[in-house]
Amino acid sequence: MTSLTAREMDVMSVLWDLGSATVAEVSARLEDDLAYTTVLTVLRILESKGLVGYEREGRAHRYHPLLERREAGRTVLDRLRKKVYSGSTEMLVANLVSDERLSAQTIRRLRKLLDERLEKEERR
Amino acid sequence: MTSLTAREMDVMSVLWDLGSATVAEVSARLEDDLAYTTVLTVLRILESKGLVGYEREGRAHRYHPLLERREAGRTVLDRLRKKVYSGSTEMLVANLVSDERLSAQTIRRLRKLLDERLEKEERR
DNA sequence: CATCGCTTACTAATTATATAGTAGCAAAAT
DNA sequence: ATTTTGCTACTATATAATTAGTAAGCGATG
Repeated sequence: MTSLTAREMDVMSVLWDLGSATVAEVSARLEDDLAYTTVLTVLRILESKGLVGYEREGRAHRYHPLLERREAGRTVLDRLRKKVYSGSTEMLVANLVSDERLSAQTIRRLRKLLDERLEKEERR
Repeated sequence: MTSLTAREMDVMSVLWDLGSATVAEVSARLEDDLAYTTVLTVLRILESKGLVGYEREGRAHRYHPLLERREAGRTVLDRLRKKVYSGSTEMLVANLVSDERLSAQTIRRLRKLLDERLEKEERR
C-alpha cells in the first residue's frame, strides 16, 4: 500500500520526470510556491517512508525515486477500480475514454495497445 | 476538486453500490470492523462536504450519494494521469492493461469501447 | 407505561498532513 | 581568513483524518 498524499505525489511527479533532483530543483518545478523547507520536509517524509533515496551532491542531497511510476499508478488504479467502479476495468476505461477529450489518433493508439495485449494473451 | 480520503471512498463505495444505505448497512458492508459511531462520523463529514444527502427513515437516516461515481473517478484519473503518467492517457492505459490480469474477453470489450468512441469522433 | 435498544448528536483523542521557521554547518566568494 | 550563502536538521503549529466514547431521544416491546 504505497498510498501517496496529494503533496507527496506532486513531489514524486517531479522526481519521476527528472530522474533525480535536489530540493531546489523540485521546488522550482512545483506549481505551488512552497517554502524551500516545506519541500525539504516532504522529501524527508518520503525518505522516511522508503519511497525516495538520496546521495550527497556537494553540500546538498540529490533525491531519486525508489517507488516507480508503474507501482504508484497501480496502487491508485487498483483502489479506484475496486472502490469507485465496483471492480470493473471496463467501467473505468469507459469513463476514461468518454469524458476525456482524446484525439482520434490517441484512441487508435490505445486500441493498438489492446490489440498487442490480446495477441500476447492468445500466444499463451 | 472532490477529493475523497481513503475511508470516505470506502463509504461512498457502499452508497454507490447500494444506491442508499443507513449507518448500519454501510457498517455491515465495510471490510474493516469500525465502530458504529465511526461510520456515522464519516457519513456526517461526507454530508458536511455536500457529497451525500439523507432522508429520515424511522429514527435512522438513510444516506445517498450526491457525488457520482463518474465524477469521483474523473477527479482521481485526472490527477493520476497528470502526476503519475506525465499527462499521458496512453501510459495510463498501458499500465492498466499490461499489469492487469485481464481476460481476452475483457480486452475485446475494451477495444470495442474504443471503436465506438472512434466512430463518434469521426462522425463530427 | 416503563424499559430496552438502536440511532443521532456531541465530544474527544490520536495520528497524519501541510506548511514553514530557526539554528547551525559547510562551501563559496571576496 | 572572514563573510555570505545555501543546505540540512530540528522544531513548531495549524488543520484534517481517523477512530471511538458518552449522552440523550425515540420507538418498539413486554
